[in-house]
Amino acid sequence: MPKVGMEEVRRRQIISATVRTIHELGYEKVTLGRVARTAGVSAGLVAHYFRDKQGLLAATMRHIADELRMELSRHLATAHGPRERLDAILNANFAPRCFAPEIVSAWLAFWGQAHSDPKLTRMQRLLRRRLRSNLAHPLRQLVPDAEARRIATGMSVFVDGLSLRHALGEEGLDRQQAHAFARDYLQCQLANAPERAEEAHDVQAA
Amino acid sequence: MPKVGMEEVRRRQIISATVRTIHELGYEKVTLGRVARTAGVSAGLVAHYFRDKQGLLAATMRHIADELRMELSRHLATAHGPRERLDAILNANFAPRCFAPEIVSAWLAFWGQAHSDPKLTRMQRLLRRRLRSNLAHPLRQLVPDAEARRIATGMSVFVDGLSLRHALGEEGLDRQQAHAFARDYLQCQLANAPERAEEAHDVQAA
Amino acid sequence: MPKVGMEEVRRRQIISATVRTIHELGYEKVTLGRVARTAGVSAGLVAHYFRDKQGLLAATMRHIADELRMELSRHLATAHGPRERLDAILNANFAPRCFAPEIVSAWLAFWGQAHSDPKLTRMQRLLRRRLRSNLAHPLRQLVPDAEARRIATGMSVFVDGLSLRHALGEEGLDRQQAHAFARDYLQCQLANAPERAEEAHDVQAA
Amino acid sequence: MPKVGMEEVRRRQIISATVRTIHELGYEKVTLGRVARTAGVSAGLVAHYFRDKQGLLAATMRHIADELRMELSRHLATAHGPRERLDAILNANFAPRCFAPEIVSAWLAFWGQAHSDPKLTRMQRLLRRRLRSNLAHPLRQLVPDAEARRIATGMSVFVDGLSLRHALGEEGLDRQQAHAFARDYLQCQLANAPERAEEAHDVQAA
DNA sequence: TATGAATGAGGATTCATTCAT
DNA sequence: AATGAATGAATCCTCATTCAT
Repeated sequence: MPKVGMEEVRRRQIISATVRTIHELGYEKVTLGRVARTAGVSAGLVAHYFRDKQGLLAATMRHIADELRMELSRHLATAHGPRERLDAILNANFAPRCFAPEIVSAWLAFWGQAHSDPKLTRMQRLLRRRLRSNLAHPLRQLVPDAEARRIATGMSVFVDGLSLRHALGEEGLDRQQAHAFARDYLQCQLANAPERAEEAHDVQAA
Repeated sequence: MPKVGMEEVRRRQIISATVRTIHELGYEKVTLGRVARTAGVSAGLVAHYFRDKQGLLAATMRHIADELRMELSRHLATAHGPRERLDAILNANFAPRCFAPEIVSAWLAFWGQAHSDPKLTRMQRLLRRRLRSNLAHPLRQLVPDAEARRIATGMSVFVDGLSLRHALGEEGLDRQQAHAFARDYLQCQLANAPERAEEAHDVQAA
Repeated sequence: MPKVGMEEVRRRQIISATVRTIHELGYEKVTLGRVARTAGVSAGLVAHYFRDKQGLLAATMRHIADELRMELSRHLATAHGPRERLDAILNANFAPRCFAPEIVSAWLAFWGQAHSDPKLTRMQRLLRRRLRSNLAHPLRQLVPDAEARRIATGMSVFVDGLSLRHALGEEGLDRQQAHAFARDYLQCQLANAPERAEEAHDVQAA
Repeated sequence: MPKVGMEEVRRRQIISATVRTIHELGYEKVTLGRVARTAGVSAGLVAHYFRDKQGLLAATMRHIADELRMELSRHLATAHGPRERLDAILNANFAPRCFAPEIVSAWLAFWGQAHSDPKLTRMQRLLRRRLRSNLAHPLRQLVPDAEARRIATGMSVFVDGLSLRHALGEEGLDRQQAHAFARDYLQCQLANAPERAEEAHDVQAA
């Protein structure tokens, strides 16, 4: 069976098995052996490709983070104007591939591990920053800067809250409902925020 | 030197050590031995009082849930009218004793374990329901039922999101700022919600 | 079975088993499991008392070093004059308890590990220094300082060489023969060395 | 690109890497993987050429034994008379190529393994015998047979002791100093030994 | 000739748990 | 009430080894 170029295939296989294992048994029950069995390979192979349990988990987190980033690019590609961009960001975060039960379970698990693992901490901080700044940018075209920052933070917190509840299997919070809640938050905040200051007016007036 | 009535003291001691251990090392690193050392007792004693690792963790979760409930009673005791009740609920959830870093770390940890442990699942579902119903009740006096339910859910999701971020040590989200975000959410939602329908008013007026 | 105060007993038991295991199977085959089985305890207990494989090995080396030191004290206690002291040192190093096959096997094993383990390196350097200085002291009363140092070094090297060969099971080098070789080395070196310079004689004569 | 005649090149490469690895990490840390990486080839290749870890180690030991033998031939080629032959033997044993730190480290490592591996035991016994007999032969021309045997054994033990200490990195025992110690041993023993029978009689008769 | 994929066994280590005192 | 001794299971990880290409 040893074919050349299996590495990428195996990595995918094993990472996918890891996500499934986290979802089904919970983070603490994730062992190299179980992941290997789920992936249909030997335990040694997992260590061979990821060196470490930590390495495996880090790679897994990186993978789902990458998926999110790619989804985001895809959605942003066709978005024009601030409102469309904001919607695109939400669409990406609540896309089936990113908001799937398995995936949010994994997020939850990784959140719980952030304290112990500095590498995880760093990755997560980065992701949060990126989401916030992605949101803040179009928001600044609609409302004053301070408001934009505040709303961006609130949005990203709310999105995580929705993920958390989804991961916990809350009834009445399936993907679409969660998405609606997020949209509503944005809508509500924009409705209550003061409009953007003068120059914007001038431009529009011109 | 077998002293009588040590049981309660010991339990408190050990639970407190558990919370600290979760906060400092993360859930997966919690072992009976470490908890025991932190509490200054022998490992055997922990088993003696809590039978089990699961038992210890369950008791710990029950403990912080109880603290929250007591805090809530205290705050609700002096609240009059729907707005005051809503504020009281938020005040309880963001009280220093309930929103402390150690405590939110523990919540996060328990969320992560909910999948594996049905007992935890049940306790958490109960807590969420209680918070939502606590919120829904006064809300119903201010806005139509459907809106009240929606806002209650959104609020409780948002509160969890804020806890999560606080546990992750997000800068710019200390206790007071988190509290402010939650208040703002409520404010914003109420401002945008339709008022409670007329007939109701009429009925009350009558 | 859990009696209080077993610690010392167990440590001895396990260390003795370690020495035997090294002798019978060689250093590389020493595993906690094998040592435990030989000692008649569980593998976990070994870890419990010595924390580590390294810890076990270090403790073992310390043990046999201590034995040597005690043997030396015993022999030196009744020795008067430089020649008697020199003989006492050799008698200690070739005493049945210190030059037993098991023990020299262990020495050989530890020599081989010195490179990898700084702690071992340090202990061994200390032991060598002590032997050399123990020898140099009485030698200085018999021959000039430079000679004394040289002979002390040569002796200690030769003793190690004899241990090495004994450990390798060389025929014609049992304990007594090895001892005789060492005595001969000393004798031969002293016979060929210049006597201690005159003034000393004068002083003593005076 | 299967080139012909690579075999010898590869074997040398790999054996050299093995010696270096033993020296740097210690015998127990020698793994096929590490040796392969040091040699700049794949792990599989090592197995291919040496079949086995044991095989690799045996080949390595054979290699350094061969080097010593060749060095010895070279030095003996130009030696005339017993004293010159004795010096030549020492010169060979302390030649830079044979007494290098890497090499003596390897000797030490192999000594430690002799117990476990009968093949190693046999090879080492052979080497010791050869050295002793090489020494005994010229010695017999200088001193009575019993003395010759004794001195030959003592010399070979002393040489090993010096190697051991050199491998342990003893300060004040570099190659030249070790060599001097060995020469001194020989000198000292010869000075104290009775002369060889026949002529000795004549001398005494005179 | 040479590689890289893959396995499986073995060993260190950690822990929950039990039990006698 | 409390301890400390002791076990055994579980898990991570490392490696020698084999095999297809």
